[in-house]
Amino acid sequence: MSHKRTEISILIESESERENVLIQGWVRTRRDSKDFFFLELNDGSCIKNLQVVVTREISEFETLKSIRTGSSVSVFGNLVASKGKGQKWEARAKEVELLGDSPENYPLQKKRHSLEFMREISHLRPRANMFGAVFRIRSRLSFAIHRYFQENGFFYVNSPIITASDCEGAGDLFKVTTIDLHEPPRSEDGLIDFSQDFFSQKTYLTVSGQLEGEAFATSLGKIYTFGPTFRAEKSNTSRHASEFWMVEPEIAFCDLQQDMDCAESFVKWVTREVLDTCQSDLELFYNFVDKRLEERLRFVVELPFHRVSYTEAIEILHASGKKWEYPVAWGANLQSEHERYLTEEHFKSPVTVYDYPKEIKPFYMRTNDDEKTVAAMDVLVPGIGEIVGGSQREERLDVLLENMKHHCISEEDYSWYVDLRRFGSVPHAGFGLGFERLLMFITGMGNIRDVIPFARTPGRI
RNA sequence: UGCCCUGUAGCUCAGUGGUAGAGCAGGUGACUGUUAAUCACUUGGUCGUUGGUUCGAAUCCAACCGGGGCAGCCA
Repeated sequence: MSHKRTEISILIESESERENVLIQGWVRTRRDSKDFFFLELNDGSCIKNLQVVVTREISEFETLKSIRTGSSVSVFGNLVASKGKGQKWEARAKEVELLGDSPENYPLQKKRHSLEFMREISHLRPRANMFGAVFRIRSRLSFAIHRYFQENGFFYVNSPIITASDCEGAGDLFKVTTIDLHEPPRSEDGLIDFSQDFFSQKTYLTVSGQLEGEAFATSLGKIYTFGPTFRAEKSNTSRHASEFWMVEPEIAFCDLQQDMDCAESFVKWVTREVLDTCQSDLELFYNFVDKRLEERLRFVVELPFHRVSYTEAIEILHASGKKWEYPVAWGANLQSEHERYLTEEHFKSPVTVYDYPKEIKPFYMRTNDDEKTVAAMDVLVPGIGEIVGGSQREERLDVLLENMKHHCISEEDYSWYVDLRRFGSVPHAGFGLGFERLLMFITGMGNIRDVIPFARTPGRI
């Protein structure tokens, strides 16, 4: 067969009947009659299946009995108006070839499976409707992120994945080494001698591209990074993964207000883009995952996010009359239960909380005039909690050095970062957005492991 | 890391002290258009592992292993 296959996404949308088309895909289900059978074919190009009618007239009819759910097939035939109800088009097969058989123990049956079971077959689950939809949307969302930034004057920077910074203030790191773990070189004091390691020092997988992003924002103006990020915390929750993707824009000549504006317009724009381009995939989530998802996405796109200062948020939590597992007190971190109350019950919308206490935030955040708070902000969304964390960065050399001393961060190790304040320092700001958390929010999927192709979590790879 | 739940057929699950069951999938047959097709018949199990209690354990106990939920840490 020298024909090129036509994707089902194209055939489904066809304006007219078509002769001699080649359709290749995987069988979702088969329905038998005496002299013919129906195949429901999916090729991954869209969530919809194409119904194929195979009649006894075609050669090989008897041998095609072994076509089952999961089999891969090649069908050559005509696209015609369907005689049955439920679909506009169907393919009438002239030739059918079984490419790959699928024995009876094919794990993906034509029924609902638990998400837990699907995680155990992560190599096959993209063939299931829900996961096909998740990963097509994931692709569109990635593209939307690039479009948003590219069309708004940002440059894409590839920050390094291997780094030497061991305390960027964002959790535990995975070590990168070529040292023989059974017989490591040791220095005189008996400790492992990392000067003999590959990079002549300790190195790690990145937990954030922010610091490198700042170097490029203070030269190219507006940049974003979008890449894999690694955290070695043993977090066992539905919204943490050891390897995930993070979007980190960094903007020169920018204060916290503009930073919050950017985060909000970004979340709104990419959400609208997915709404506009992934309608049929989204319908699966509206129907089977979260009945109120569509309403919530429209709401996010159309209405402004609420903005409250940390201090106001504490007052709201005090005034709620709720009993908290963790006490609400100015100066303490907002706990999950507090964030959920703000976004899910009090405001019932995304909320941007800003101006956090200085003591609970990292060294690089800009100290406000009150000396007690920093210009930090978090965007909280219903169902997930924190989706964006950002800040205006401390651009004043003396204040930054003082903060570093306070946080016990060696000036020597970060001399290049401090240089950005020594030479032509400018106010700048940025944020980090968890890509998978945004994808969870948009699809309504409740577990981060179900929106990552092959999820890595503590104790499981 | 802490607390809690869970493990029975390829999948979803019932069986809570007397020796293993259903639906779907698979197989065989029926049906001229089905839509998770339907109908009839049918194959299929070291009940997570190891040890213990008992005349007898899927069921009770212990340890271990796997899975999940919530919390902390964060994106």
